[in-house]
Amino acid sequence: MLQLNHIQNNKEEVLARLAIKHFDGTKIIDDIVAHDTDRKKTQAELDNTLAKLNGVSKEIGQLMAQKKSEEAEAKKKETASLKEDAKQLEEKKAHIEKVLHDLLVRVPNLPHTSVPIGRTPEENVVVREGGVEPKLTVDAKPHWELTTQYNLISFELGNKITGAGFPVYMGKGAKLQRALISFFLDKAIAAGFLEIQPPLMVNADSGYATGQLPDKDGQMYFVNEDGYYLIPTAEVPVTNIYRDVLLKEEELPVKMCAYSQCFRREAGSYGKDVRGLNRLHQFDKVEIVQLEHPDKSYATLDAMVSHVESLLNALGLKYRILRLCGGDMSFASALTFDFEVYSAAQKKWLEVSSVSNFETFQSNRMKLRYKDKNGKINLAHTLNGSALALPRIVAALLENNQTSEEGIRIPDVLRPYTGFDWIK
RNA sequence: GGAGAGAUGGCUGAGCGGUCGAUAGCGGCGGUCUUGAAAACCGUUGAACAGCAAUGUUCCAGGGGUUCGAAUCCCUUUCUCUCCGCCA
Repeated sequence: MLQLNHIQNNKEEVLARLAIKHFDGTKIIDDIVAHDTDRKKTQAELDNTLAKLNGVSKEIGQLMAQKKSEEAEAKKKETASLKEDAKQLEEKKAHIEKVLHDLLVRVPNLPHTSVPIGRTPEENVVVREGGVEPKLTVDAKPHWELTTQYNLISFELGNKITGAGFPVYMGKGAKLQRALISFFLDKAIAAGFLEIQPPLMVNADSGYATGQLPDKDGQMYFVNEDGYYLIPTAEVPVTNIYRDVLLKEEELPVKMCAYSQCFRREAGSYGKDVRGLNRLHQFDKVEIVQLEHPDKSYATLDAMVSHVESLLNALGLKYRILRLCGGDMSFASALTFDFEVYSAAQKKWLEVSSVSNFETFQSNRMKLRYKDKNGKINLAHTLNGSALALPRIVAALLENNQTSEEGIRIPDVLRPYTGFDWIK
């Protein structure tokens, strides 16, 4: 959520920046400014009315203490119209605030100045590439054939038990999942992140705080009975640990990591893009989250990118890092780097991580603040990134490490976790 | 699930219809003293909104009500604790 003062003072700049995200804010920003002005005016009127009311009440109290009950009774009559005024102003203010909030919550975050102009994923800018493309034999198979051949994952069983996009992992397939989760968590912990095991369902307040609501309402699974949402990412519960928290400056940065299952409805997708592990409704992910001082958040973003990069290097995957263009960025992000790994058998890039700085967009929604050395209270910056999402990593590992004779090779760094070197 | 008790500032804990945004202790910050530190002593110390400021308004778990006036009374929701029951 953008800060009202910033919108009021920098209207033209806000509109220009929103345009980079291909969001036409002309009408909504005007609306917001008008409502905010109205809000202030109404608040002032209400304050004045209440001040008068408080004054009279105090006088009555003093008169009572002096046993001048007749005068006190006379004063009581004065309050009637003031109370009526206050009530109406109260209602007016509540209404304006609700409208204002509903407007504000629909405006995306402003993109950072370094965000490339562009509308589609093709216009994202490649920052750098790493790793080596494997040389596969001509009979190399896509992962959805390998998972069947080696009995690692059953998409059919998941379909039977639940529906499409809910695979069943078995044997070495299941063990590989656990190995990757442990490996990613251990790396994050070694990098100073505190491990968190969060709830997998959150309430609406949490959804609003990190920006999934109202923007992504309908993309999340919703539990009617209790009004809970299944989390689309651990970012939501983990960041919300600090909702309504006032930190001391020296407590920053706060570094947390979490493994969780993630649930996404992703309605409307189809075709070979969603084949096999390419897109699922339930998947595993290790997420890293940081709360940071505004002066340091972009350096921290770089450090998080480096962390993710080190994971891909350790796994020996060919990857590239993209700076997302305005049109491809998420609602809440100010700057996002995506990581893609190259799937040699599918001959395509698969997104495996998204690392973002949200600046004050989330912290403003969730009142996450810190008190600086001078006692001034400021909003903290929030950042997060996948480190990493499992399914496409598994897809790339299976495809890129397959051999015709010996089976599928497990990367060295995972072997202590899997307990086996090959899938045969 | 049954019975009872409770929720107050960073923490502990008073206040139970009027001048209470709230006594006190601890903690924090500043100072005196000290070569330095501790102790002692003095001062200071919640948040939001509007305003250049003075100041005003709001907040004593959340929501609603009674009253001229609510931290204090009533209703309600949530949560916590104690005892009993059940349970991976």
